Amino acid sequence: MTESEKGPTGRRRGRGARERILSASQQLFREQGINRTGMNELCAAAEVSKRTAYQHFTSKDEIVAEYLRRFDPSVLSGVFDRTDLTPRERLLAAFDIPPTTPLCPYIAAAVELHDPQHPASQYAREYKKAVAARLADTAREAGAADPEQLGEQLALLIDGAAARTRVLDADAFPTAAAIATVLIDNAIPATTGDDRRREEVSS
Amino acid sequence: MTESEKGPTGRRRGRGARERILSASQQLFREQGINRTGMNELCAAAEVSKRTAYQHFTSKDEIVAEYLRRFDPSVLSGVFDRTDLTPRERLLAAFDIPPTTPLCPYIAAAVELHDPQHPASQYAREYKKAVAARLADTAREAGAADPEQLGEQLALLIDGAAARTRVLDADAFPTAAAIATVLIDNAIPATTGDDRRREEVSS
DNA sequence: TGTTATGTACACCGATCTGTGTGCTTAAGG
DNA sequence: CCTTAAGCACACAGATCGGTGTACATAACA
Repeated sequence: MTESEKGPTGRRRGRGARERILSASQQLFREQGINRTGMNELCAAAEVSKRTAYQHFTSKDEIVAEYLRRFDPSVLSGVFDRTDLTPRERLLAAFDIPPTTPLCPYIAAAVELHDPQHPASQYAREYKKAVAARLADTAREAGAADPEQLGEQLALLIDGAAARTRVLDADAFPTAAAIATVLIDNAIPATTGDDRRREEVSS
Repeated sequence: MTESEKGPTGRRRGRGARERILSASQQLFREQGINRTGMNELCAAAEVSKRTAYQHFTSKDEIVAEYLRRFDPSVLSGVFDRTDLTPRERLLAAFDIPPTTPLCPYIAAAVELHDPQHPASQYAREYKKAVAARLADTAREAGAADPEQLGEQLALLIDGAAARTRVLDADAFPTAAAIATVLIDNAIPATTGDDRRREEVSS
């Protein structure tokens, strides 16, 4: 017990204030939205005094940007590293994220902040491009005719499923997965180097 | 000149206050977002006193709901009535809305209001369902094997294009249209009753 | 023991927001 | 002319927001 517990009365010393703030923001910003979560509420949830919060971050905007950067896209990033799946299966696995979040936080941030110049909006843009790029890489690996195009198409399907899930309050990812299957089958001619079913070319 | 001009000094009498408020909301809510547009600003743009505004609407939420209801989806609704196009062409024409709005206002409202019970959120849900239904009708008309599914898929593509356009700040509708083409070609077997190319079944 | 970070508790500032209260002005209709 | 409806200008209430100032408490280190 070097430190890391907390003083008998005040001043908690576990994981530092930064971590608790960002951790609380993960929950509150996603549950209630960014604009509807005030700093008082955020600090209370993080069990951190507001004064301390503003010694770690210069503004709420900075917290928002860092919140997006720290958002763990474990589902997506994990998909691309699964060596137990064929490239084709990896592309499809990106749609197996049923009960995750009310809405992709990158889209939500872009809409809520409403300023393309906001650091968080810029990061959202970068992230979305990165996802499309990784999808394109995997598509190339799977032998797609036009990997860039397929990557962009699959990325659009993911965003469409996220947006539609939010508006309709019903899971739209199965529909997106169905479209993805069609696109992948169409873009990867059975002749090309996908790992299985290389001989049974048609039907 | 019965009325409809305006008094020499005060009190404008053209189209009534309601119309001007809703008209201004169309511009401001879409350009700046709902939450970032205050009632003072809205009333100033509508050239209506705030007092008058609150005699026509009980709250801003009511204005928001009515704004969504009055939003003219001329592009989409117009598409379905174009008898000069084949059903198949009508399905594709739904993606020819390049330089319209920064983001589908229905998605934006659902995200900004962040309350599925809000009247505007409920209407957004209804509208999105209605669009999918009309797409399904058209798909059925075009002879699709599973019209409901194709309608839902195309609706997802539209939402995906809208969301992605907003986040990336680049038009994603061409990509969506490309996917739509594939889906439609896949769902409507050339043997079925599409109006042209009925004989040249393959190649 | 004393110093220095680090944190807390809490009041507070200024801005902005939705919504009202009040008194005045104008147009329409008899 | 007088009444009634509609609107305007403007101040203001009450709440919330992001962010600060201040005084005090604790832990680590010298």
